[in-house]
Amino acid sequence: MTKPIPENPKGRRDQMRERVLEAAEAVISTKGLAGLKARDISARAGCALGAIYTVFEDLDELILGVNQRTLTRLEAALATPEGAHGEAELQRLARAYLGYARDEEPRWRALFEHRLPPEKPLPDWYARDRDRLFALAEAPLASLLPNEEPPARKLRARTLFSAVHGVVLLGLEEKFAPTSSGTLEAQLREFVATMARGLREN
Amino acid sequence: MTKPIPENPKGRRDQMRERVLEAAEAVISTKGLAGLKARDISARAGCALGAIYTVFEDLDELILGVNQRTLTRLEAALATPEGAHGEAELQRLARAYLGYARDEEPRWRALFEHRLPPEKPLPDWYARDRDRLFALAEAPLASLLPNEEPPARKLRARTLFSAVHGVVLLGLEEKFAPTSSGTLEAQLREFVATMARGLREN
DNA sequence: TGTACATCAGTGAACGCGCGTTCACTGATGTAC
DNA sequence: TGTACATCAGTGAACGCGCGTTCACTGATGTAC
Repeated sequence: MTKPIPENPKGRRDQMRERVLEAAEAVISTKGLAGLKARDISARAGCALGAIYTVFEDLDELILGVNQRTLTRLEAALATPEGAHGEAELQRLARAYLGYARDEEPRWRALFEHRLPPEKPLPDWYARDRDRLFALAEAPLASLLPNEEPPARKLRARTLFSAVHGVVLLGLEEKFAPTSSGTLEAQLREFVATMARGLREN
Repeated sequence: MTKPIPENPKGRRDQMRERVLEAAEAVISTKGLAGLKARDISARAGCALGAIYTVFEDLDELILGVNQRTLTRLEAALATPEGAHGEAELQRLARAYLGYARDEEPRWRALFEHRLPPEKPLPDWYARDRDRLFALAEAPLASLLPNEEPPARKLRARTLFSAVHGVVLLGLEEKFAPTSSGTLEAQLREFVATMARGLREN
């Protein structure tokens, strides 16, 4: 017969890299970033400990890879439907952000918990993906404030993102008494509504 | 002559505890929470490694002690002047929060970075101090929304605190290009102004 | 088709270090007589 | 005031473990003839 395995299936090396990446994702999803250990990764990936270092420089680079994928997924989860705009769209974005953070809490936290040692700068490809996330509120803001200049709008989108992030972050911190699950959503809705009102009455 | 050293100067044990606490604070201020090591603390405090464990259960308890003091200082830094109220006071609070976070960044970050192992619950005395911080916006909000019920106001104050925290947190993350120092303050001012407008037009 | 050789992805035992915590001991302080 | 003894805060060497990273090796794959 002919070749039983498709030839050059992305290259052996790329396959290995993929498996390691997926294993690391699984570990982070289960135990959080602080629980990520090289030995767990290799066990999950079904390879030797050393194999990790044939496809990634070190664990930091691997974590950046995982976080990049998280950024992509988060962006997909927040994708704006055709024609959506204005306050309703800001509400949907905020709600979807909370939803993703809840559903994928450890993976989402890893995005903000991971710190590179100061001698390694954040790679450009990573910074670009992250900034795209921060910019998601720009379009809906444009329909609320049509006369605002793009640079000012960029900054405003970033601020709004940060504020929503703060509400979600501290809101999820205590899954116990104070803020019950439903309340957090109400809190967020009320918060975005207030912001939108304040922006319209500008 | 009489006693050269004042008698029972808070008790030897308390003095030791104090020295360890201060040493830990100094280390956190310098190297951040992640850089806090038992050996550094004892070196700074001028005592043996084991002495730490005669006055604190373990490093987690020590960190809680440091964080409690940070909460107290932060609260002092945010103290509301007599008669202050309304939007101006919210502006002052937000500005002061940013100021403290900037001036004492590692110590401030430790407040949110530290996680207890899940089997140890957060002590009540700590939770109380932390909640007092979260509640600082209640009074100024009361003059903006005089008819709101206290429980709803409590929640709103917490949300507003979280939002400001988010703006400061992500704003300080990149001390480099995007958000220059001055811009962050402008961002925050504009943000609080928008919120206040939205609240008034309720 | 078969043989010899080169390459190199992948292996996993071992290295080396950092670090929280313990515990047998010591020496200063206090008490009893 | 002096002596013997008890207490206990404080000591620091040692324990024990976890963990990232390395590197001499192996065996599968590819190439040359």
